[in-house]
Amino acid sequence: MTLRGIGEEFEVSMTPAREAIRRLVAEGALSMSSSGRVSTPELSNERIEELAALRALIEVELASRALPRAHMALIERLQTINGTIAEHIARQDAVAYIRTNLEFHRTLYLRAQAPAMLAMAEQVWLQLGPTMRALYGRLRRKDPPHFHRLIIAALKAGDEPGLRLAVRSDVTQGLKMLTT
Amino acid sequence: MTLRGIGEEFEVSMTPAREAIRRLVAEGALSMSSSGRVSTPELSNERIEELAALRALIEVELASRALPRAHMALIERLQTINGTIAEHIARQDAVAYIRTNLEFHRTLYLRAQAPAMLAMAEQVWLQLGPTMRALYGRLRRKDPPHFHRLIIAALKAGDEPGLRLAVRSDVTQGLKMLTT
DNA sequence: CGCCCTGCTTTGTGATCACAAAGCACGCAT
DNA sequence: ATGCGTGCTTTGTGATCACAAAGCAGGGCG
Repeated sequence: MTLRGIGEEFEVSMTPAREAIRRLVAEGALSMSSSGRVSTPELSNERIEELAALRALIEVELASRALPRAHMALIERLQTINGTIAEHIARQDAVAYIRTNLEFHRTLYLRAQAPAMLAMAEQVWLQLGPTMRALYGRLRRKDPPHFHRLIIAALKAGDEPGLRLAVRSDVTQGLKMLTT
Repeated sequence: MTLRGIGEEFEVSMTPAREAIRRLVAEGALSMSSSGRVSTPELSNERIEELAALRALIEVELASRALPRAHMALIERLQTINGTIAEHIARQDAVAYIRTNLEFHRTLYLRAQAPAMLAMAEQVWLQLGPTMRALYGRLRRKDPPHFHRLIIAALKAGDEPGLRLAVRSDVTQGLKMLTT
């Protein structure tokens, strides 16, 4: 991947392409060698475990903060998104599945009214992007997301410990599939 | 703050100045209006509370991971840094105090062998920079950091719950001073 | 006296160019 | 045949310029 090539691909000059690349590097989505060459960061197991642990820490907190503000309209929206996820699974569309899955989480976390925390979670998602793609593109699952239903059930019941457990399980399930 | 002014200040052209600014924006240290004007992000109490909560979540985890790997040489280095912090407090040098305080934390967390997590914590520090500066520059404290000694004691004893509590207390103490 | 319109100035963005360094391949010597 | 040196090519970085838009101040009108 060269700057001139990226610029030509999007029909812009080198300058915007450079800025975009450097922004992705600053956000941790790409890594940059000392000579300025960019590359996708190594998907080592240690790094994936770290990022999954970060997801668990931050997103459990976000869900917990969203719980008192969750009303019926939010739960219905989450159920709608969940249905869309099931469709994407049926069609084996991995990238659409990942996108909608993150939309499910973001919709819930928006209720937490914690923009800085949400931005942090999204940055972790960005860094996990290549991993998710490799992971969900590989394994052909057929079952709709189980933990999402647990999350919705805990939201309905106002069960905070259950919600925390459900979010943590949903976030770390991909990791378990990877290591086994 | 204008790009041309920054470039002139550091004797470079607009291009490197722009890249530096946009990197800081991407890292959350500066905010950018729709027209491209940059400004230091608002120091609202909600945002500070969020960032302090993030510090507590991430740094407690980092300390916990560092605990099994902490040996005597690390504890001695932490004590040395703690002494330097006390000197900076005696001299009322707020910015040196902040820098050395973060060095204390970074030295401990380096032992966790979790670079992605450490980078996340450092990014939160960066976003809290203006807040820390305003906070510690204002209040004239004379006592050396109490919770740092608790951290060192818990490290020596191998007491994980005590370490988690000490780190959480140290991280959130500034917030308590702010709200009271 | 206050408000709005208009013109200028300032500022960020994108493009292009010059340059240094890193990568790479070909060829030569052992 | 293989390792190493040398030359060319490619690539990222920084500087400069052109341009559009936002900010701002001054003057005119109600």
